[in-house]
Amino acid sequence: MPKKKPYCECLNTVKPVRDTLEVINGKWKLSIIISVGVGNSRFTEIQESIPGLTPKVLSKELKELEQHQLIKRIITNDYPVKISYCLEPYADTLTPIIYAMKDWGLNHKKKIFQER
Amino acid sequence: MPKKKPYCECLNTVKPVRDTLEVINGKWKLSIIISVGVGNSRFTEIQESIPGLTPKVLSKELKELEQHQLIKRIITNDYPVKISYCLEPYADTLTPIIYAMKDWGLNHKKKIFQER
DNA sequence: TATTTCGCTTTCCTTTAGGAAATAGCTATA
DNA sequence: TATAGCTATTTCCTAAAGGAAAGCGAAATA
Repeated sequence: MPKKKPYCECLNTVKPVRDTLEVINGKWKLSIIISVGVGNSRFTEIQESIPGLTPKVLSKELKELEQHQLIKRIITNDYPVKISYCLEPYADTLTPIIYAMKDWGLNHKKKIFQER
Repeated sequence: MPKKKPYCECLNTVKPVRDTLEVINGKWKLSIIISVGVGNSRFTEIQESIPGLTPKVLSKELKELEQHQLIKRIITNDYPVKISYCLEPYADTLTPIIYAMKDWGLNHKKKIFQER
């Protein structure tokens, strides 16, 4: 008879969740995707739409989101050159996560409020 | 005619998403909830079920999850005293987020694999 | 011509997350 | 009695995230 109960396997769920977290981790990535998704396409627009977001952080996050093929950087070669950002189709696959998190956050606020 | 197009409002989504992130942020919290959810209830079991998780971090995260009423710490006063952890009912509300992230992670792996 | 705006980049700094290792108090087992 | 296991805690450290502020080149505006 074995002394120790072996732990329950959970890696089949833990691993993919962690893979996801590696892409959308941090304080800002989802917010940026949401902002671009609702129509903000210029650097300054995105920055202004998200309180507290500094240009340095926005610049860095946009690059990472580009690398993950979630956001596209578009340079129009007309005169004058303009830079804009839009969502890649792949970003749409994040919609269920974003909605689940939005719903949870709204419900959580309500819960916190009731407890006071 | 105004020169500047005003940015699009996105705070109605951005804010609750950020509220959610404040609760489940970091590398480990969701993994710990998953692990406890599948039946790991002892400190060491949880730790062993999640590769790379150190006792210090587990200890800290468990406290935070307790404060957010997602995990319950149970002390059995029998002899010998045992400590175990289980999910609070409130943790079940995270299920949609966890499944959405699991699905996304699995799909993302597939996508990355195809591209190589 | 001077000033402002845009889309960043750079520098500097602080805070936080997280890892490694040792340890402690208790119980269990040999 | 000695050793091992459980549930952490503590200390020390590094790396990464993130914030504040300045600046820069090109273009637009006054």
